[in-house]
Amino acid sequence: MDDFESLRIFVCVAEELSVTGAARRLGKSPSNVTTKLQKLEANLGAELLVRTGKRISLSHAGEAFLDYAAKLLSLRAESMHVVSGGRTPGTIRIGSMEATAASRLPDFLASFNTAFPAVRLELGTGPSMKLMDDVRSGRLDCAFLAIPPSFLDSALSDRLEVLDLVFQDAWEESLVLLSPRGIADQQDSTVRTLAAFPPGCTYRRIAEETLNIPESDDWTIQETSSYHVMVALASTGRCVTVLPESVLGTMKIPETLISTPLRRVKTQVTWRKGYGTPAFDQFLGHLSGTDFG
Amino acid sequence: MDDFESLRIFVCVAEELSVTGAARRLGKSPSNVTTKLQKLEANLGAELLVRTGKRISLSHAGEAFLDYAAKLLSLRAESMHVVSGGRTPGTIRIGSMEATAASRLPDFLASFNTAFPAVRLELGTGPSMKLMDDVRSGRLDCAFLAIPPSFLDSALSDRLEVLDLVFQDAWEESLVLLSPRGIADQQDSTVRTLAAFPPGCTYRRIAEETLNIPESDDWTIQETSSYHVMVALASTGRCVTVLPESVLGTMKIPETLISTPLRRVKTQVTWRKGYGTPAFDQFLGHLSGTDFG
DNA sequence: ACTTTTCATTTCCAAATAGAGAATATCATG
DNA sequence: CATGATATTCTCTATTTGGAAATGAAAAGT
Repeated sequence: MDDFESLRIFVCVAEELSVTGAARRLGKSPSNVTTKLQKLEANLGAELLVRTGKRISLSHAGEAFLDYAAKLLSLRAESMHVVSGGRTPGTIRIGSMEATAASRLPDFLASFNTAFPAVRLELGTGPSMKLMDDVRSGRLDCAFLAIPPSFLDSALSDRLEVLDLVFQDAWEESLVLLSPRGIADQQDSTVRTLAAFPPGCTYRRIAEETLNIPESDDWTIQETSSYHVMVALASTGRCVTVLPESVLGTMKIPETLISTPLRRVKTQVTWRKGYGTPAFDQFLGHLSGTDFG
Repeated sequence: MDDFESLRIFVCVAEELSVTGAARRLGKSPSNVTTKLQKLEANLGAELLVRTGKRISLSHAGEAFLDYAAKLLSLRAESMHVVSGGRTPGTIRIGSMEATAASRLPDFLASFNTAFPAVRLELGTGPSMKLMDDVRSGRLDCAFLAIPPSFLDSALSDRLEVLDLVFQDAWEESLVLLSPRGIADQQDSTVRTLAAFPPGCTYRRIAEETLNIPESDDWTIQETSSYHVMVALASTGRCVTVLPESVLGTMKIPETLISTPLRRVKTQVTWRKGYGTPAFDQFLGHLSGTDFG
């Protein structure tokens, strides 16, 4: 492998799965892209791409190398950003729970962006546990997540120190139970289905604990992929669901549904101990200076 | 920053603190080195080196960038090694306790090296806790260390799972107390000085626990930097010391010293979960196939 | 079945870049 | 003050890069 340009080209081709597409996106001629790819493969002594006719796809080695290439590129960008003291544009890769991305982040990120237009923001969502993992491994720079209260009681509060992660309280969410009208008393409800995100979601976990779902086996869980689906399912009257009040505020809720407060849960930001690029410091500063009511 | 060649040059210059020296080591002309450095600095928009007269030293930014450069280079080497399926030469960065490096590793590494001459080995020593940290952060690929038994009893056995590290038993060391002759009973010894490595060393910790040093404050600890010094100090009759029997076997011990068994301690190898380059797989295989009696 | 379009690759040429050597400037040292 | 060591600048050549057009080959359209 020779230079970073080749890596950028390869990553681009791998994303587009097209030489011409990548060439267009990079403002280069296709011939250039082809040649660079060939040289890269020659230097690595391995086929990165499988050419079947005129379509291309990633080989096994290509998949593996794509990981490395992405890591190398982001590490280089970070190094340039840090060394230049922030003059070079920085990127912040943010992870967040679905709920946070839906309710709190849009405004906040917009405000941060106007304050620091030079900083590029990348946002992805996932369950809290995966977020923590992604921050630890460096795939994310920071994440907004919630630690299940049951974890905090247990020995995990101890464990968190050992993760090399720093946690900082951001704000509190008020978790509410959304149920079809006429079922005020949750425990006695005849509805025994919970619509929730896949396992790993902290709010789902809290919902399960509060409703004693693990112990009683007459509950079924309907897994969904978005809050809109969750509300839609609840609207049918066949299930209840749990979500933060702030998310509720961003949606139109049918009259047939009523919400009852469940409990409050802290949202925290986490990042690797010692991680501090100029861009990220600005981000944290902006976060502290923002009031989330 | 442009290509990896510039990084290699910069790292080399930073190590030699000399342009001509680096040029010689890299088989390049000094002019080439100078030009590359200047271009690198121009691209980064920061001074990496401080030129005071004809001597050069690293600037603050240079120090920071050196870290990144080293990381980028080793990541590139790893990617090439992995992608080529092991045909490209691989490197294994091994960390180990002082004791292991002195007794078990020389033979083992030699035997591994003859079996797999293509794999480059790097070895550094440090206290167990630092080793764990270095493996986690990727500065090391694996480490030979000992977990204090008191940790295993406590909640830490739990914690270890969460570190994303894999642990594997390698062998057991027999820890012995080395004391001046005539002080068979350790507890009643008039000698109240322990020669040991700085804090962080597991064997020191075990020694402290066994001798009840934390509780009784009439002990003093003499910190040393090598087993030879430890034995030399004990030879004077003024202190006792604790070390593995296997280390003892590599040294000439004066007649005035006697050793009494203390306890057995497991040595473990650890590496990041999911880390597996061809070279490292061979290393682990060779380790499993070796008998350490 | 034949043409057209789309795409990757190859060829060719001009421009940029890298790299060695000689010359220069600058600082230590005897 | 001269000498030797060292970084840098300059200059010239070999190599590499990268785009335009040509080629070939596979889908898509008729």
